[in-house]
Amino acid sequence: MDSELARDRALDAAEKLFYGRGIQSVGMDAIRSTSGVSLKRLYQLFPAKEQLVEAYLDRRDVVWRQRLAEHVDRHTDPRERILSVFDWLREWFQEPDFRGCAWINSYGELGATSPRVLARVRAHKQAFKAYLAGLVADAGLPEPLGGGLYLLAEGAMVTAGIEGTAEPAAEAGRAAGLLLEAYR
Amino acid sequence: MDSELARDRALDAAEKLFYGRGIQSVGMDAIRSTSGVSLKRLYQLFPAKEQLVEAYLDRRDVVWRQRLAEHVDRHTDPRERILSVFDWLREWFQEPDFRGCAWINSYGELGATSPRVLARVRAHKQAFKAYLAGLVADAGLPEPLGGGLYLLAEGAMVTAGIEGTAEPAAEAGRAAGLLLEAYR
DNA sequence: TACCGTTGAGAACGCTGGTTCTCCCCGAGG
DNA sequence: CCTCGGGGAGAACCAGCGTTCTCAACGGTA
Repeated sequence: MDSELARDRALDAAEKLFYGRGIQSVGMDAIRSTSGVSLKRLYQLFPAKEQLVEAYLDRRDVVWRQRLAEHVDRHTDPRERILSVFDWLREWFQEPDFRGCAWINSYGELGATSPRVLARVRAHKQAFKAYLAGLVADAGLPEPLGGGLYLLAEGAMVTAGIEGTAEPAAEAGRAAGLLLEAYR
Repeated sequence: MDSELARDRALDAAEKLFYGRGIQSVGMDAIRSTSGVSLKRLYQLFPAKEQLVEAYLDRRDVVWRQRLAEHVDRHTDPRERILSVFDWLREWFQEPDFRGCAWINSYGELGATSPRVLARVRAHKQAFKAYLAGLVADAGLPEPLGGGLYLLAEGAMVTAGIEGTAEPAAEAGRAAGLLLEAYR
């Protein structure tokens, strides 16, 4: 198995386990047995657990934002593009192993103790907020709308995780529609 | 020191440390040295760490909702009562050791591994949502508004924690005002 | 075939932390 | 004054886990 593949397998396992059970409650041994990558290899690829955590967050950030953008790009009408964000959230929330937002969860676990994780959480949320702001600007709508949409989306992620239902996406979408009207 | 006082001291320490640093990264020894309550006493009062965690969440839940209600009760106009929730959030976010919502953070840390913690998180959020629903009903406004306000508040809590600013409260308040108009 | 670097399996190490135990002090009651 | 039960300080115990090490197998090369 070459290094590239081993790295992918390790990150796949890290994502599944860290996201599903939390970071601190997953040991490197669990990463090994799930990934099939030996401890020695793991420590060659990631000199410490924290670096595996960072790589997990980094890769998930890229994939997550790409999936969102792909969904939004299926729409051309600027207003629809904005609302499609909430459709995509619903799809995400409905995935069988959905357990809330990985970054919000990581913040809860490590925000106070790991500056590097905190920085990644902030960067991810910043990027998401900027993306929404872009959609709002493309629609020729006033800037403050972006902030409201962002808060609705964050609230929906948190609530869907805690309650274990996808319903908050629809609720947030309805509220977002009203905000759109209000700002028009 | 009688049992009542020892219990209060222990819970004070637990709240300060669990909230400030996360639950898993605080050991019982830190609770002991911060509270001044001996380990033996601690284990008499709370047979295991998890029960201290639960007691911490329970007490904080009561205090948190009471403080919110007291602030809201300074207003009589039903519409102002709703919006005052977001004022209170701003006050809370501005407290020097604010570090996000204790329940959202606990969910991120233990939601996947501790059913008892998860139940408390759900109960707390349920209660907050019901409180907002009550304010909405008192104002004679339609029920779905409550859900939107709730999501805005949750988004504000998360974002204020991650970004370390109180600004999200004002943003959520503005959006809430627009929702109120929209639903009127 | 002999050599050598790499790898995997898993033991070993060291530390942390939850929980329990030991030992000593002290104050109440006889 | 003696006894005794409760409490405090902190050592001890034990399990988990991040990290490193040992050792044997293996594949490529002359």
